[in-house]
Amino acid sequence: MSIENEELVAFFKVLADANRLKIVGLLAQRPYSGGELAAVLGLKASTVSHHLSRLAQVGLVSARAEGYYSIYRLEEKALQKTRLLFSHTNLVSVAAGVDVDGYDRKVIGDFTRPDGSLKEIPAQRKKLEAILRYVVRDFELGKRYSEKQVNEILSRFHEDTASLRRELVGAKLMEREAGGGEYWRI
Amino acid sequence: MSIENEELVAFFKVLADANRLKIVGLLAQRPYSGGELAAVLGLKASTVSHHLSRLAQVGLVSARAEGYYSIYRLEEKALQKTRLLFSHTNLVSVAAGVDVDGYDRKVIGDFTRPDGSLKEIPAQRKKLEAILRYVVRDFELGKRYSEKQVNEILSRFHEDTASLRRELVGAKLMEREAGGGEYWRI
DNA sequence: AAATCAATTCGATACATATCGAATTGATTT
DNA sequence: AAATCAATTCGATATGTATCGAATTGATTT
Repeated sequence: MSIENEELVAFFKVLADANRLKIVGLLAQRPYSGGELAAVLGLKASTVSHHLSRLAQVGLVSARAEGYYSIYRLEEKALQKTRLLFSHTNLVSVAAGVDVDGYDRKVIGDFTRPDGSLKEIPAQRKKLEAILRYVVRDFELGKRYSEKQVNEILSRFHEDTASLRRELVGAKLMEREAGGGEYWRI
Repeated sequence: MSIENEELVAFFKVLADANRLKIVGLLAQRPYSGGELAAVLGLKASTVSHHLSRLAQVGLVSARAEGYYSIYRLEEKALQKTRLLFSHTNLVSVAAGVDVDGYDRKVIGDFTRPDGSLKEIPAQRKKLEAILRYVVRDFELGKRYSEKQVNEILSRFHEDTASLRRELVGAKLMEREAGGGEYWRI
């Protein structure tokens, strides 16, 4: 579905050259032989051959043999594919292979000891939130905890359980019953 | 009007990198700080800064200062410009600055002596046509010539005036009066 | 004022590639 | 069969740039 990431990079790499763009522009008007393109662009035949080869690799141009000439033409099919290149869904899919939890993992690595406990509670908002997401994983979803139970679990991470508890609620990762006693994970 | 050639090359150059594409994909979902992007992509901050700078150069992303963070976001305006990137008229305009007569000039250089006369008459069709376009320029548009006058002009280029005359008519660069005598340039 | 933090800049390095000339290939013409 | 021609391939060179670490900048916090 849509266009593979590597394929997309290759596509842009091919277009990211002034002379190849000119070739595309010329072929948009009529087919050309390699020699004609070389003369028109002021390049050597070997250079043009290289460019045409790269354009062909991504399917932008195709060649037809005619005598000892090669006549190149633009591939309309490849151009149609470009219509949706910059649509939102396609852009999002570009980031699909990315490890989106990398930031949390880095922060967790910085602030935890080998046994998983916290060296300290981060003062910075973003880092604190990453740590809170880390801590909250020890609470089961759908289960209710008394304040005492909450503190016991939090004490595995840091002695300042009151702060952790308050921040977890503030960050909307846990919720507290209106009346008083019980907590649960959101 | 439309998009300048150099600007277009710069645009593709910027997109022609896997990590920059990923950044675009991530920013398509929400704004990120440089540090977050570095962590998510597994790159150093300096590298990400470099990429963001290049993306900003072509207007694809913009930065907003927040504390000592820089929050980057995708520029929707730049994305809209891409809608017509691959339209026929835009592609043709890419070749606008190109010297389309380069081929003729090359052939003419190959087949003429310093005084402008022909070393020989090309046997190959394409080259012959280029030479004929060169020769026919010595005839005025709208003026009628007798066969004798035609031969006199052609003799400046080559002794085989009969061949040149016949080819000029065959290539539809000149026309001959049905009855017989006179020629004119088309 | 000093320490901290993210971002940026700078210099160095490693890798990719545009371009050319020379040699080769495949086809056509003589 | 030999000569000619366009195209392609190959090797070398020069340029561009992605990446990193170190140093610097600008802002915030202590």
